[in-house]
Amino acid sequence: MYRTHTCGELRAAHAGQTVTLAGWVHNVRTFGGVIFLVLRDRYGITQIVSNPETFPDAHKVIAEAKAEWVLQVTGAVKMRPSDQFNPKMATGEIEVEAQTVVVLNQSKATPIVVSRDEDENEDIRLRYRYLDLRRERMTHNMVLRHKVVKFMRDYMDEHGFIEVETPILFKATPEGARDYLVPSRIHPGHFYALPQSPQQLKQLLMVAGMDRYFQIARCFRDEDLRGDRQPEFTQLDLEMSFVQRDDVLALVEDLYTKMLAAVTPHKRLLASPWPKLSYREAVERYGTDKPDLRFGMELVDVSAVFAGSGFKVFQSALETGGVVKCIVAPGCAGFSRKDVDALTESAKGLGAKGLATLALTAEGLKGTAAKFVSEAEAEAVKARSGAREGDLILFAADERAVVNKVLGGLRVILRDKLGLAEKDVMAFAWVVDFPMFAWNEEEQKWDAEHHPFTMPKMDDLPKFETNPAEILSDAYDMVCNGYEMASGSIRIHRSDIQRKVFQLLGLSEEEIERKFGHMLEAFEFGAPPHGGMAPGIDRLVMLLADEPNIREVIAFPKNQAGRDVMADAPAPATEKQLKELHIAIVEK
RNA sequence: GGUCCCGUGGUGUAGCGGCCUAACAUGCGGCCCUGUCAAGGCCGAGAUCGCGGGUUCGAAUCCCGUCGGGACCGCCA
Repeated sequence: MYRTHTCGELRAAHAGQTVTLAGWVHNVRTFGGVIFLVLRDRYGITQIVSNPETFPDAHKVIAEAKAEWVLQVTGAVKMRPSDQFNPKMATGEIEVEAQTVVVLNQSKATPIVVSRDEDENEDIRLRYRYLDLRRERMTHNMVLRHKVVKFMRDYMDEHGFIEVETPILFKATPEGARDYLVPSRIHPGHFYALPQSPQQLKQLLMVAGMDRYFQIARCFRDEDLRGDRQPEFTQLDLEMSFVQRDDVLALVEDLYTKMLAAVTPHKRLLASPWPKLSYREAVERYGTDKPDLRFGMELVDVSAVFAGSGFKVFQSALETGGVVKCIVAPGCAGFSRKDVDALTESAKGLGAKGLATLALTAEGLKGTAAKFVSEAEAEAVKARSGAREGDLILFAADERAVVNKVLGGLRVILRDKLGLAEKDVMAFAWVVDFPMFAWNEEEQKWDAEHHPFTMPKMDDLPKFETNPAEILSDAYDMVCNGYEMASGSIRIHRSDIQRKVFQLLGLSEEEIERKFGHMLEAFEFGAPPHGGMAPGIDRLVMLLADEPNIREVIAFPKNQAGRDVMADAPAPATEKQLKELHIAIVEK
């Protein structure tokens, strides 16, 4: 071993001991004579002190050392003078007097300064990610992530789950996200697909009688990236046999509740037990199926108030079967023209034709809708919405779905603008009773809202023939602070129902056999009732670490264009590789 | 596929038509300094302003294109 202790563990109690540390030079402060050098490793930082008179050989080496050199330092742990304790350092009561110093490696001047958390362009951080990761913030994130995963593994083990690995090279799934394909050398023109999730495999493990399965599973989806979306990400994938919806929810709720207390005790749950909303309720009250419940500002339906309105915008929306809804921005009656214009632009970006506002000022009604709204209508809106003087009411009038989306989006924008959400509150909640199918206007066909293996509500089975849009499913999402954190369902375990779903999705008999024959066949060999869930780990750690995007909690993430800027991937393949894979590149 | 924002020494910013022979901070190099801890002081090196084209007497600054980065919409069962 190169060391007896880490740079984070020496305390007053170690005073008098001779120790050896190894780590990186965090910074150096020279005083002509005495030199202070701070040594860093994953565990922390420790001050090394060197004096030319006491240990001249060590001093010579220390005097040469630059930032990020790797040193091995042996010396005595000494108490600092009591008026020189550094309360900002965990090791701030002691220092190590360098007696022997070995340079294990030197370092060029680094493109980013490791000892400081400066907010560089992310590009440069990613290019030198191994330096970025040396920083305390990133080290902390990696450790936190490890603790989260460790807690999950332990919890699952204690509750009878076994971790089973499933293939990364598997088969393309026709629905859902775009697949990453891997060409087969042995089978020309044939491709494996990387799993979007181990969905089929974990269900087959249930058929196999594994009863309780989990996996810290990497998932791959070839779609455009976002701050909370990477092409590869990690899920706690889990599946259970002989359970109903609430059994799964209860287990995961318990896991997360205990994990939060163990890993990030400074975070508070908004409510326990977690609120449970139906999909419909979530969308109508918050305008989204992943509501941020840390604050109110719920959507209020005021269609009835404006049934006879002279305001053309409202009138025409209502006449064509639409709705008028509003949200109340507290204390925002004084918003400037510029503020309101910005909100209007946002609303248009979300699909609105415009935005009607009503400011409740001491001088009466103001805002774009003021001259079209009667006193009685304003009073009725106030009564329904709880708006008071000083508030700004934002109206959207359109098709129901558009209105919900627009106001839901504005609700989040106002949250950030007004600072309405506390960062240490974790507003976990369940969204349940999702529709089974959604009509795909573009392709004129039904899509599975969750995935095609989701169990429809048994009571809704007759609607397959009459009204598929009304079929609800036993699918559920875990949401937190405006993010979708997990998604799951009770699965179909009967091949007849599975077949019905595939048929409704427009798959031909031939396609069903070719793409899902193995699943249907498995269900004919005694598949148990089962269900599960797949909580996302990246987003969870992002929230727990107070980070603005998931790249900050992934060691080596891709940038927005899906590139690894450190290794420069993806990269062209060689002629030889392409030939072996039977692939020809076609220039556009 | 679309919308918006950004691109100036190693890093982060300022400059936004002539005062720029490009400023400041930090980092880097040298010197001084024996108790600092974002140490301090002095000196120094370091950018033809992402790239290409255009407008202009004159472009870091305006316009067009392009490349790179970010946020968002579409997409993400």
